[in-house]
Amino acid sequence: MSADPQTPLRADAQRNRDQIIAAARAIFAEHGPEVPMEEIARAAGVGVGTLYRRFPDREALIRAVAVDNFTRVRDDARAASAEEPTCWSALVRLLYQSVDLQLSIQLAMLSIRAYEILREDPTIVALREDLLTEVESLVTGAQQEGHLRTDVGAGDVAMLFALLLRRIPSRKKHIAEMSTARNVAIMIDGLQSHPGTELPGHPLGRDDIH
Amino acid sequence: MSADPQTPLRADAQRNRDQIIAAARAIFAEHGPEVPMEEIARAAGVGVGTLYRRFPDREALIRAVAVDNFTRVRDDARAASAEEPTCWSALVRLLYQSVDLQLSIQLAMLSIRAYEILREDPTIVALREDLLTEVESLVTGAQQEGHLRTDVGAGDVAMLFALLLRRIPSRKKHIAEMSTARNVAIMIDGLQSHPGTELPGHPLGRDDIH
DNA sequence: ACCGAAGTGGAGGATCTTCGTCCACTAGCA
DNA sequence: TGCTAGTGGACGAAGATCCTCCACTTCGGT
Repeated sequence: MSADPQTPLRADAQRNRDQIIAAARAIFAEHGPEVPMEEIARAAGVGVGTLYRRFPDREALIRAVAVDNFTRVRDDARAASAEEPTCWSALVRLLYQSVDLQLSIQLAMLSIRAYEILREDPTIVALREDLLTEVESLVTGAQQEGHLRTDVGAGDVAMLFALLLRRIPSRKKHIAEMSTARNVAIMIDGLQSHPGTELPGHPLGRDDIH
Repeated sequence: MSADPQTPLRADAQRNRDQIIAAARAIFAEHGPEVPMEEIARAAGVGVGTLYRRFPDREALIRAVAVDNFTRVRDDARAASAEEPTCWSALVRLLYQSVDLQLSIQLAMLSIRAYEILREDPTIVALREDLLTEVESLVTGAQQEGHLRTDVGAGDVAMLFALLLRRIPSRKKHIAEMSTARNVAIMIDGLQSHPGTELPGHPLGRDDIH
């Protein structure tokens, strides 16, 4: 993820570092970037000391996670773009691979704190540009294909998914997950020029949402 | 809102109480039910002392706000149901009157803390039931009319709006608001059997979302 | 106009949360 | 085997938030 600055990390240290980023990714995605450092450390299976040794403060951690994640999503977007037959299907595929996407959006748009931190960092700004360009070309392409309604922009798509992908805190995990999948499907129907996405799961009734 | 328990409040006290609830409603809707009490007091133009005199603790305030708000939404739903020609249009109208709705949903579903508090209170449970019944009958009705896709339930509708109506923190207020309106419209198209809602505002591009 | 009770604001002590350091201990690597 | 990078988590500092308390103000009945 980053070139070795001087001495390459010792094997176990590298492993821990990766675990920290992975844990932070998961937790940031679910609870936003302000969760206590100790919680992240616990989730990563390390002590706080280790976390602070690797990332001198929260900002550094957020930056590292952002770089990791933007890169990941940008690559997903490029892969989808290259492999799918149409822009529309690439867009749909990207939106369904939504967990990573969600974190990017959360970091970039939903948290003012994170946004302030990231806007300064040239690496991240560049990644962000790449990503937006990619999405914009998918959106435009899908519109030219006649699949995507023409009265929306890349910003609308981003906003929608930023909101939709937020997890709902729920005791029943599978309900929450199914609900997200259904929401995305409905959303896609709303974006499509002509609807036709079949919904996964079953219609949620009043008993499902407690 | 509540019958006079013993001595009716003095005029100025009643006014302050109303201001507190109004302020709490606005702030809870925007930032969730965990905001500092002092902030609520400031927004209501009173001191913390006054707030605590009226509502012995945060729970009491949340309960009062919830009663106020559930009642409001239930009445909106009934009014829409009675006045609109179809269940579908009643549903759409209700969804556009979304600010109140959002708070109800936020309190009922998005905050575990609030949910725990409210589930105990019989008044609120009853209100909640009324409201769900109302929404369910709109959903079923709209489906029978052929306007609403039949593979969704009232729970789906609730979930969708719970997510969509969250405000995005943004420097540019009007962008955030327009975005919400657009999202709701797209959403409605996704729910509709056949799309056709015109979107407000203009397509959001990359520059709009900073 | 007066007065007692009801109401008010906000300073401040208690409590809880989170931060980030420090150091005795452990485990890779040569 | 020894040297050093790496580790974990207890701990004091810093800050946030809670809620009480009381000197002062305002309302409203007479």
